[in-house]
Amino acid sequence: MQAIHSAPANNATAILQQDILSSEIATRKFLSTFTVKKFDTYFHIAMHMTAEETLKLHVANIKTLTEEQFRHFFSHFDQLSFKKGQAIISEGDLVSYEYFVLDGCLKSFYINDEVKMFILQFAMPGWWASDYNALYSGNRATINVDCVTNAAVLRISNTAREALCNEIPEVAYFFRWRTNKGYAAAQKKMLSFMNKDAKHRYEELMEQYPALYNMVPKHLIAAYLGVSRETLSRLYHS
Amino acid sequence: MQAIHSAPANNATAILQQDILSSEIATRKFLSTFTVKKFDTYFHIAMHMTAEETLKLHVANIKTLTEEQFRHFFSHFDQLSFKKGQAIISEGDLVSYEYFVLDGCLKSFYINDEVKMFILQFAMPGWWASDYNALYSGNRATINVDCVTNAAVLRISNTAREALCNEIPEVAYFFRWRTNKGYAAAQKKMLSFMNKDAKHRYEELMEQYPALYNMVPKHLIAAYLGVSRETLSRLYHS
DNA sequence: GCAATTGCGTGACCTACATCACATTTAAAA
DNA sequence: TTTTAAATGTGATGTAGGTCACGCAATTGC
Repeated sequence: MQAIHSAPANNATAILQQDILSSEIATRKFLSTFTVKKFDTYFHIAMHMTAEETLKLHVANIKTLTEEQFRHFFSHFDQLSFKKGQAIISEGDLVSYEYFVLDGCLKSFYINDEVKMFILQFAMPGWWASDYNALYSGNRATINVDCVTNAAVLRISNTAREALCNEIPEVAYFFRWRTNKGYAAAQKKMLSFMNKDAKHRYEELMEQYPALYNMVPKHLIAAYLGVSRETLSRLYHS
Repeated sequence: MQAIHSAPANNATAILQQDILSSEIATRKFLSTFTVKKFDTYFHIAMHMTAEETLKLHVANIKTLTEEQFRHFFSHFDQLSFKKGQAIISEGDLVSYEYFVLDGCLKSFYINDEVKMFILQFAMPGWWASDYNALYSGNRATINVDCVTNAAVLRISNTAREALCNEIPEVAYFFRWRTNKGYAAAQKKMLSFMNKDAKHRYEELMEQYPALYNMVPKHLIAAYLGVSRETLSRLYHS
């Protein structure tokens, strides 16, 4: 029986590897379980927090909101579930929402003319995903977002977010901070790309997200690293 | 006599190629002139707008501020001039400011262990530059910003910006928008990197910033494109 | 003006990674 | 369970672009 790598400890919404009593399930407003099949063994992975608790914890890491402010903030989100492989944003769409991942894994990616896929980002629990260019400018989407695994997300519309930012400066700060983090991450990935060879990028990724190794097919990891699947295969078999 | 490529027409702060009467100079609160030496000929490049006018135009493209709001906003900026080659942010610094380019060209870059330089961004008039990760998180700078040419900039401190964002939702919107644009640009550069070979990236850059060809040494362009200067040289001699 | 530095071009050679081709293993569908 | 499709491993071979080495041109400093 092979262990699944656990999520990094610093992840506020770390996925817990244990079964849950059904009575406990019943007490939760939100609870998503999905199963990972691995060598004929099923692992039940469950979140022990409601969506509200998860988002609250996430926001609290960045900015303190009053109980009232948070409740108002939270009331602008919808909760959705998606199946593995389901598309959330497709090239050419008008984009009105951004998505906060509660559970599972999304990917944002681009498909070029030769139908080759490039993954910009995996979105794990506690991360946000959208086509931010399309969302902000009103242009049609140029990148896609879909589900690598079954996923539970919260979504908020662009207009709701803008309204909230105008009402509550703390919320405005939160989103400014969040976008800034995204920018910094994009820059870091850029440097890693210019600077390091595929092997180093692979090791970097596995260090940051050991869970990915078992969670997503290798050809997706290759598409994230910007190498062919063959090269990736050779990388970790040597 | 060789012409200098002019800045793209959609650039709100396009550099004008003409001399200015000294009487006209005297009437301006801000006027920077610098000279580009090229085949023994000097071109005088001057901006016909004050710093205030330049920033106002820039902001107006994104969000309308009242006259009063803008004056308050502008009062939080300092104007500075730098010489070609001067450092603005160095690795290890604590970063408290971000910079709006009025005139000239900055670069933000990273130096790796083998003392190889990677340019993340050229900042032309109308663009912003800083180490945003360091600025926002309070960490020490990991990237550098310096002057490719003599430059005139406006700078605003992190605390002043935060205060303004809390006071004026329109200003908060402006900065949210701006960071978002930066993020989208970083993502676009990333895709261009994963997707296209050096030749295409070079052509893309020259299309977007024809002025760069004469403005900055080729090895800097190479460092931006992520290729060796030898490869870049071979690219446009074939 | 001359010296010193920095920038640029070009050949020879090397390497990381892509591509194609095919076998095999694993998971999904029926 | 059987069938089909998707994911993975591995060899052979091609190529974009790196590195080293050198010479010349253009700027900068004194």
